[in-house]
Amino acid sequence: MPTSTVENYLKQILIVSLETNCPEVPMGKVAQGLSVTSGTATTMIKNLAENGWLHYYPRRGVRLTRKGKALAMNMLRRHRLLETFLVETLGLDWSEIHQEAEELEHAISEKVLEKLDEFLGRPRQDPHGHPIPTRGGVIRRSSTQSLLSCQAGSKVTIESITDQESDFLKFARKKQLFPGQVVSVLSHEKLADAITLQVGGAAPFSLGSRSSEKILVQA
Amino acid sequence: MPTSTVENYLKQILIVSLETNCPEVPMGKVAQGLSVTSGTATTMIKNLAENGWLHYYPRRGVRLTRKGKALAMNMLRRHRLLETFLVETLGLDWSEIHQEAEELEHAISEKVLEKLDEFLGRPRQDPHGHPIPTRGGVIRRSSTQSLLSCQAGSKVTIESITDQESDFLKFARKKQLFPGQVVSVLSHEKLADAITLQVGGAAPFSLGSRSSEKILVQA
DNA sequence: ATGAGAACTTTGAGTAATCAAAGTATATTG
DNA sequence: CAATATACTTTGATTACTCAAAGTTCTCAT
Repeated sequence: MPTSTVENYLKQILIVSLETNCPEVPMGKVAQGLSVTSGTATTMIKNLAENGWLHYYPRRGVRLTRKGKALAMNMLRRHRLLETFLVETLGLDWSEIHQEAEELEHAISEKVLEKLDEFLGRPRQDPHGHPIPTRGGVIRRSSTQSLLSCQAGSKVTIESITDQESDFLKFARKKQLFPGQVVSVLSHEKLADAITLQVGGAAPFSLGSRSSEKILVQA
Repeated sequence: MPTSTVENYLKQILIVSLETNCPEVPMGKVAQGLSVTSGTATTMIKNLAENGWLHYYPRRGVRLTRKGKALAMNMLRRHRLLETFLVETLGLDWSEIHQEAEELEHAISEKVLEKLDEFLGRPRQDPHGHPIPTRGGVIRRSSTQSLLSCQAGSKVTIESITDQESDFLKFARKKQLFPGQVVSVLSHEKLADAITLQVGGAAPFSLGSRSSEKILVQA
């Protein structure tokens, strides 16, 4: 049985490799994503490599093995199903669910997870719009387009919000930026680093590149 | 923040003190209940005492402080609400839920717990018939009568099953021994250590003292 | 009251995870 | 190419548990 620390390391590596579209993840990203010092990450990674969870290429990075990827996918499944449950069934706010699921995902058994999936009607995505891996570890590919890559005049549908920060999520909801919403890009000033949007009939407002990058969209 | 080990020790002490109706719990019961060696228990208990969770009387036993009892009650609340959820909402079998809840109880936050309680309609007891402590840590007193203390000819209602063993619970359900059921005591042979019962219209059967002790009843 | 056994405590050692700080390799840049 | 900065690794120590085995105290029966 892997410890929850092992589960966290593997999940983090998978998330980065999905985000960057590259299976090899540098040590820095691992340490940063888990909020541990780089030395701690090195020690732990060597350990994970010895146990067959991943390949370790010193001073280059890390790559999940088949076994490691399977466990990491399973963690993502747990996390996202739990987030869905917390919002859909218990009515928690989507800005609070990430931390809650982060704890519960290590405690829930495969059996309970399956019952939960069934109870929720086998949802395909979580409240942030992220795809939920199947039991077999298959996951829908996310959009590669963010609001940042949209031209002025275009009209796009929000697919997902790739930030778990409570404050950002609260802001996003207030501005009606959540999965499924249709957004008009009124202007995109590359030099000013600003995008002006309109959602529904609400007043237009602007986002910087840091924020608009976090919102994945489809044409 | 107490670790989940701390939570387990305190919960175990509370359970024993409720079972024995005595606030002072001997070290042996602590070690046994947690499946650790007696040396481990001693070390850990000294640690808990230093942190104000309990009073430690060397070679005599242990007694929860107000603070320790509050946390332990809260753990019992978590455990029993989770068990209720697993049976009522997800449809797990009552013989499997104890272990599941044992893990989840350390991962669920106060906020999620309250939402869960509300979702379940603020249940008063779990699927085994055990009372669920309130948020304030108040708990209904359990029956002091078990099937073992019943005389031949009496007719009693099952209040709870005080054993979490999967096999025993499966057996109990097959024999229709669960909370709320009415049982007729056909005979009680003290010397033979056997009680013969009838539940509803089913065929009578016998239980030894070990088993009948585990079934708490009301007249 | 004494000696055997039960119940408990102490001691020494191990595991999993962490950090701070010192050390090393690689990349960048003048 | 040398100097520096960045990214990574190593080392030594710490925390929170755990066990096995040796040591201590208490109880109770003869």
